Amino acid sequence: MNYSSELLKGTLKTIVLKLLADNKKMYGYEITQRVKELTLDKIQITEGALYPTLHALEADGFVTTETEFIGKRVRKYYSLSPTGKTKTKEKVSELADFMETMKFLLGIKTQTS
Amino acid sequence: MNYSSELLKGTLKTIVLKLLADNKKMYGYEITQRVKELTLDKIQITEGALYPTLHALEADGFVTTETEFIGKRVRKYYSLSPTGKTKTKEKVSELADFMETMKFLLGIKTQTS
DNA sequence: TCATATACATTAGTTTCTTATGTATCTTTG
DNA sequence: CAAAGATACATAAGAAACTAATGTATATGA
Repeated sequence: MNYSSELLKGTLKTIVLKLLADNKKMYGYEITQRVKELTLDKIQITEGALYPTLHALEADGFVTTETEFIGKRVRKYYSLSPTGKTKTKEKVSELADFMETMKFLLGIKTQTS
Repeated sequence: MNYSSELLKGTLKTIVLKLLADNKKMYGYEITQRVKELTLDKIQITEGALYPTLHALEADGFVTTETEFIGKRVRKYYSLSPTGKTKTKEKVSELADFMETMKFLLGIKTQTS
């Protein structure tokens, strides 16, 4: 099972920022694999969605990049900037709040984890 | 405060279906007001989003309509069809599952490098 | 009476995806 | 050792699902 695609819309940026907050630096492909693992294949980030998002985060100054070579193959690492860290907290708490509102609206019982 | 607009994307259909499941029949404008009330203005459904959604639900056979006149002004009530009721349960539980996954994903804490 | 609320609807434009394609390197396996 | 699959970047065309604006019309309260 994986979710109908429209649900993911709007959450991708938040997911990426949060992963970077937890891991200091990650590269694009790693992010797709990490999300796949962590969600047991329920959420699969496509490259066509991820790379433009990473570029946008960089353009907005929320992440910085450094390039590394693994043999002859390039790998581009992304790290949060100070404003990126602030932005992450904002986005995560906004999403948390939104989910609480949705749970209330839909009468959903929260799982006790 | 209200949420950045991209968060709502993909949840509107589910919200509408759930309200109809709880209220037997509702009309469009009533739905926008109910959501506004229930969420303390945090979620405001625009008419440009709602009406096309209602029309799509009708075209898919998930809702039926009946028109009523209040004075000279028309009011179009929407009710769930049997398949609409099934669809509602599916959409609500999918969203609930998705939110649990997101909660886990955003609460994770891996070791820092 | 006139601004605001109620109630429907459509359209142009934007954002944010998906799907497809492209390039190149590295690794595993029959 | 060739070929398939995995790793790793990227872009582009098109679709989906909104927002914001606009339109029409009736009802109501200050």
